[in-house]
Amino acid sequence: MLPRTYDNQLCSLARTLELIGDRWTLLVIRDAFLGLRRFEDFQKSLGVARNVLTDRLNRLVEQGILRRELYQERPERYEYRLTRKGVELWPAMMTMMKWGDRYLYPEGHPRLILHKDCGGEIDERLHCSKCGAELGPTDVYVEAGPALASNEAA
Amino acid sequence: MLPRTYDNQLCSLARTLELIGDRWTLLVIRDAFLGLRRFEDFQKSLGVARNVLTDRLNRLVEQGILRRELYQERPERYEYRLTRKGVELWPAMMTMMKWGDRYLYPEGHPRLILHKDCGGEIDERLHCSKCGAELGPTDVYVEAGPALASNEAA
DNA sequence: AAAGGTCGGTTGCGTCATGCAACCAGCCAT
DNA sequence: ATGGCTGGTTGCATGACGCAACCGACCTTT
Repeated sequence: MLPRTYDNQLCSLARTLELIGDRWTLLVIRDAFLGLRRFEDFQKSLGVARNVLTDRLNRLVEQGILRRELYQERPERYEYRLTRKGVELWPAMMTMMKWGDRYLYPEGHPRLILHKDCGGEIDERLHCSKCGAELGPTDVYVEAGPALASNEAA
Repeated sequence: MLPRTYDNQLCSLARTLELIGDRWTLLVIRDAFLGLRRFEDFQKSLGVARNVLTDRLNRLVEQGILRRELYQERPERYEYRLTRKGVELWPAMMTMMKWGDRYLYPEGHPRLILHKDCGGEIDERLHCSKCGAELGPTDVYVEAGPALASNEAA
């Protein structure tokens, strides 16, 4: 689906969606933020078809959102890590996630994003609801929320 | 594509993407924020296939992101307006747009989002870059930026 | 040295969402 | 009654996707 280009749309949103606006891409990026790096890890986590995953990882590398890094020679094995450009997608991803928390899981969020310094939960404008600090990807840790707790997932 | 549900993903991001994570949906919402309300307007603006547009509008209404409002009887004509739930997507949309501004149009943004009170441009955390105020959808107006100016688009 | 396991894919096939264009129904103006 | 506007629906062809099998390079085990 990605080949779609919104030619007539001179719009940053449309062009951003050309890169990450498909079924899987943003979930790959989410997993990258959760620390996944290898093909098999992404595949198991998402259950995505392997050919599609190959395609998405390659596109993300082409776009400079992920980079391949050699972690083993013979056989050559690469892992996929977020570039700065990729890390900068964190606010967009978080904001969507917080919207989902509010409107799709009002009774209890699947994941809690907590401020390392004070343990406060992140709010919808990505500030700490406890101390008010503006938060970025390195300021938080992730914990299973009420909705996930029963599943005992990783 | 929307029927895709990420069953094994207990995640607000995945669930949000089930609703708005397809080729067109978020662009429909963008157009709604730009003031479009009618079927034909969306269709012309996006160039999307009419059956797909029908499908997307219906889904958005089902999800409570848009609502149909009668604006004319005989023949019955409805327009599509954002609900509160829909309006709350503004930060997510804006954040993606600002990412695109930065990484895809570094030389000049297609659209400028400006603070009504002081004319300052919105920054990547959705504050006014001039006066620092936290901005929401009703605090701003949209202007063609450098990249759009030459096209003289609406 | 043979067998099996791991990792990171590629290939082939069938299906379903999509793009496209034609058509239609209700109503209005002339 | 003819044509136009709005808001769709229908039918067909394409192509992105899901799925499962296969593959190559290497390692470990027996």
